[in-house]
Amino acid sequence: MPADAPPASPARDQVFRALADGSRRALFERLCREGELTVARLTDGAGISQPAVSRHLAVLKEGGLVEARPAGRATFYRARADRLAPLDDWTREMRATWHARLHALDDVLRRMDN
Amino acid sequence: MPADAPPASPARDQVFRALADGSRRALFERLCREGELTVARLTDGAGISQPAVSRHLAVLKEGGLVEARPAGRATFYRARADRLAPLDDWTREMRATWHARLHALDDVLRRMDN
DNA sequence: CTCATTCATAACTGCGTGGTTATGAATGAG
DNA sequence: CTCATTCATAACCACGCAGTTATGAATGAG
Repeated sequence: MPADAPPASPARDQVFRALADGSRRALFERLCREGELTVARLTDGAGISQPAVSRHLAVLKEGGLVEARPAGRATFYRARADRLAPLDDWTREMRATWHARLHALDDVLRRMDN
Repeated sequence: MPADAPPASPARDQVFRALADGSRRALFERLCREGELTVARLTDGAGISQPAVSRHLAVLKEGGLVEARPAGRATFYRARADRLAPLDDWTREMRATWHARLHALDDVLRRMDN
């Protein structure tokens, strides 16, 4: 019998969704590499407008992947790479069940009768 | 100086995109747990129409996360959980640079002058 | 006080995409 | 041979979303 399916947590959904976009991943990468950066600084490197950057950062923040630190008229953003855990957990679980299945007996039996 | 940004491989893009959708992840999960399944079988469990399932499987296949094995009028799909590697690689790299940054001296200096 | 800078939000646009139904090709069953 | 099943594809629709420009609030500089 197959194990229960995982609850499909909304937290995981948000993380996957946040990282689905390349521009968002690029922003996250820069924050991981260069530490805290203001929106203006991030906008310089990215090839998109400042409002686009702001909205991407908002999505990342909703996913918990980024934190904002307002300082005067500037706002510094920093990455929270530790919040990538849901992603790791999911892949680990997928690989685990998949690998278990590869060695399972009934899988062999299932293959035998096409 | 910051390390070079990764090349943003299209392969990684496809994997992230494929897993961005919840229905797609659910299909992949079932294939990991239950092994090879036909489209009809997959359609039963999912809450969506058969064409929708077929197209999701096509996206997963483009990302290399799934393989098709035609058998008569049926087509069996199986997961390739090992193809989740690009995802792991990326998260590992992000965490690595992020963690390195947390311990870097100039990060501390940067924080000192807001 | 005045002006420039920084950022977020609103309003809009175009496109990608996830869903549907309809259809047809391929194939096994009877 | 005929009919049912399985699947993929086409055509269509609605919505979400990534991008833009415009705008305004907040704040530091002079």
